This record gives sequence, C-alpha cells and structure tokens, in this order.
Amino acid sequence: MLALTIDPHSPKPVYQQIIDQVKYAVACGRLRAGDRLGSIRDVAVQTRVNRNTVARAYMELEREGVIRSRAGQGSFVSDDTGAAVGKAQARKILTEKTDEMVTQARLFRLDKDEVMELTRQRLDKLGRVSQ
Amino acid sequence: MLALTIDPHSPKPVYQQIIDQVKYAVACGRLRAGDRLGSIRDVAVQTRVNRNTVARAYMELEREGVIRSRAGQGSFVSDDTGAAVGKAQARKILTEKTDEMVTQARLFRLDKDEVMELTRQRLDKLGRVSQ
Amino acid sequence: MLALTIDPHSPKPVYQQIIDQVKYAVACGRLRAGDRLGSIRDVAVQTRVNRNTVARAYMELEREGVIRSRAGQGSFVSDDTGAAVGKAQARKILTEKTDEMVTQARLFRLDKDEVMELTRQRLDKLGRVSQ
Amino acid sequence: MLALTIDPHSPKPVYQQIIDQVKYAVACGRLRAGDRLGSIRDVAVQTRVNRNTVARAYMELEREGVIRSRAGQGSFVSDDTGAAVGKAQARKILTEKTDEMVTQARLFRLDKDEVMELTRQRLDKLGRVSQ
DNA sequence: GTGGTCTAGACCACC
DNA sequence: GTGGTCTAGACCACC
Repeated sequence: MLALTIDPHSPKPVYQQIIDQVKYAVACGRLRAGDRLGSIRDVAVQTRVNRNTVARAYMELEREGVIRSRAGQGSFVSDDTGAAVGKAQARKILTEKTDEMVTQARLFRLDKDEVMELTRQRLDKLGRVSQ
Repeated sequence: MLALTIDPHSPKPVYQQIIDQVKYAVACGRLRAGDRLGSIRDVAVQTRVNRNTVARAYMELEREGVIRSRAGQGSFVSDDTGAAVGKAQARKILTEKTDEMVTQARLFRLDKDEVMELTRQRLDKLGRVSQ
Repeated sequence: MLALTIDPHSPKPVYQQIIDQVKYAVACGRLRAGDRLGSIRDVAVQTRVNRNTVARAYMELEREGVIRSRAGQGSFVSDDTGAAVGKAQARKILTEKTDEMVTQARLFRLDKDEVMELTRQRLDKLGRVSQ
Repeated sequence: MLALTIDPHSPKPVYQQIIDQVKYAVACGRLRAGDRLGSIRDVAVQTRVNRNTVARAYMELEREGVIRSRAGQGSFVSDDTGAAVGKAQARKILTEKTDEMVTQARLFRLDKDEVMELTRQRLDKLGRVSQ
C-alpha cells in the first residue's frame, strides 16, 4: 500500500496532502492504471486521519478522473487520468500552475536557464521512478 | 500606481489576489526595486476592498521579503526579493511548486517536451513585459 | 442472450449497469415482449458478477414492470413495460427526468432548438436499432 | 431567499436535492448571475439539514461552475454556469441524461411525438418563469 | 457575520 | 469487507 505522510500542522489541508501524494504516485508510475488504492478505512488508520477526510480526498480524486471508487470493491487508478476535464480547461489549469512557479522563481532570482533546468530535473525524477 | 483588478466573487481570497498581482508585477519588472507601492488606504479605495484586507496582503508580502514597509513613508519593493527565506527554503518551495505542475501535466498526458515548451512560453511572457 | 458489458470499476453500481442495459435493449426493440432473459446464473457467469448482484437487478426490473420472473421458468420481458406504475406516476417520473435534462442543457447554454434537436437525435438512434 | 423543499426519505441524497433545486432556479432565471444564495447556515436552518450537508451541496455547485463561494462574503450565482466543463464533456453528460429519459419514455409507451412534446413543454415552463 | 476543514460516530448500500 | 451519506459539534480563515 502506498505510504502517505501527513503533516497535520501544514497550511495545506490534510485532504489536499492526500490528493497530491496519490497524484504524484500515479504520475510517476508508482501506482498504475487498475491498481487498487488502500481502502478509506486503512488509509485513515495508517495516517491517523479521520475516515471522512480520506473519503473527501478520494471523492475529489475521482471527480478529477484520477481514480474510480466502487462501494464493496474499493478504489482503483483510472485508465485515463486526464479524461474528466476538457483540453482547454486542462491547459488553463496548467498555465496557471506554471505562472505561479515561474513568478516565484523570478522573485528568488533564478534566471530562465535555471528554471528550465529545475523543470527538466523534476520531470526526470518523475520519469525515472518506474515507467 | 499599479492597477489591481479584484474579483470579489472569485474563489481566490481577495488578499491572495492582491499578493499574486503584486508578485507578478515585481517578477515581470513592471515594479522594480525601490518602487513605492500604493498606500494601503489608496489601494483599498481603488479596489473597493476593506483596508484590513489590503493590510493583510502587504503584511504577507513583507513576510515573504517581496516588499518592505517603513512607517510613515509607505511600502517599497525590496532590493532582494528572495532574501527573506534561505536558499535551501527557496529551493524547497520551488521544487514543490514544480512537482505539482509536472505531476498535473503528466496526468493530463503531456510529454516532457510539451512541459518544457509550456514553461519556456510562460517564462518568455513574463520576461517580455518589461525587463 | 443479450450480451451485457459490465465495467467493475465504473462509479455506476454493477446492478445499475445491468438494469440500464436491459432497459435500453427493451426500449430499442432488441428485446421484445415475451423474450426470455438469460438466467441469473448464466448472466452472472457471462459478466463475472456475483449472482446476488444479478438477482438484485432482476428484482428491480420486475418491480418497475420491465420484466416478469416465473419460478422455475426464468425471466421474460413484460408485455406492458409501463403497467407497474400508474399513468400519473409515470408522468411524474418522466417529467422529473426531463426537467433534469433541460436544466442541465440550459446551464450549458444550449437554446431550445438545440435541446429539441438532441432529443430527436437520441430518439432516432433508439428507434433505428430494430423496430 | 430561494425556498428549498427537502424530503429526507427520498432515495435521492439530500445534498443532491439541494443541488438540483438550485440548478433549476438558475436555469429558469429565478436566480440570476451575481445573485446571492442563502448562506449555508441559513439554508441549513430553513431546510432542517445539517450545515455540512448544505456545505457539500454548495461545494459541488461551485465545482460545476454554477456558483462561486467566498468566505466572509457568501455564495453567488456564476456568470458563466457552463464554463467549468469542456464542450465535449458537456455533450457527453447531456447525451447520457437524454438517453435515460428517452429510454424510460419508451418503456412507458410514449411515442416519439409525445417525447418531443414533453420536452418542448418542460423547456417552455423553464423559459416562461422569468427570462 | 461568511465559508472551509476536521473529527467522531452512526447508518446505509453494495458485494 | 467496501465506499457513500448524514449529523453534531468544533475550530479556523476571511471580512
């Protein structure tokens, strides 16, 4: 089962921490299409988080098309993790995230090459894990 | 004075909208080191936002090292917008933001080249505005 | 025997998938009054679904008047698929479903003609299959 | 404030009943872009439903792009109620809803003209309320 | 005042 | 066992 690390004091909501870690695991291939996630109950126990909070994270992941849940069966990584949102919407989401990143990088005095290098680095790390 | 565009119905909190727009203005060179920001009172009037909300945004910008406020004189863009956090901390923040972006891009089925291209694009847009 | 396609990872419960497919087959004429459905056991084997799940779907279909089950003989498409509920009840159910559809269509900015066109299209598709 | 009617014994979840009624009110023009909805607390009291349940309905409505919520301000009808979902996705959702409707109508022995008539009727009712 | 998050605990539906 | 819904009540962030 995927090991999740929760920081209850982080400004980032707990359910969002769960979402981000599951997404990363799927993106890097640690979790693959069809793989079963830990059950809501199990994850709640493992992370010492309330069942409802885990359920909310899973609900959101399903809404975004990353996983699919079924009562009595469990939750599974989706085949097409990007299908839930249209191409235009996806582009908008990514552009916003990229702008946030490059803005912050500029404030930290990174030049273009350094930002490109950092991006390549993180892409490589993501790619190297499995697939 | 930097013109701020506030959407009171946006899900993004007003103070966060102010922060993001000031940061972007500084990152792209529209605002430069030493430039004076509009006073809290003036910005509040211009954007029709409560003075406390503007004050909160300025406080956060100062905490992050983007601006410095001098009592009785106003708020100014900092010389070193990255100095407030250490190099290691800056790297951690940027790495996290980059990871979020590349993770989402992967889920949307973008390949490495497309992510690099998007990053370059947004960097260029940021750079072209002024500096 | 009607070939059912079950997706065990779909958010739609398995029994509901069975119900919907049988209903559609009856509505489009692929199954006609008096036709025998596959036995619960056979359908369970063919779809790799638990027998209880198939039984539940058949029970619901019978409750709605779409099929009739005769002990020892099997389940058959009803002569009058609408008889189980009164005319008023049927009208209420349909009105509700129609309202949901036109409401969502309006939120998606479709005008009346487009909704009428979509409805005609789906009606034609249903009609063309057999009858 | 929009009066909501909740049936706690309906098979339709309470939060879904709230969602459907708000959507209908927006679709028919009873609520218009920019209008403020009742606060989560007020709606909870009026409908005798728990605050969390109302909050969940509002969250879902925001996710679908029908409303926008802001702490300290309230919840407001969105300008572009269809923007949150892509054109292709919207079409898929509507086609599914229409298929459900026409299938059920056929089982109730309505012919094509009657289905078209019913659809026109409900569209007219929706249109007549305000706009 | 407003909405957002989280816990604790219950009960239901599906399998 | 699994996920889904709902209540009750707390605390926080925003304004």
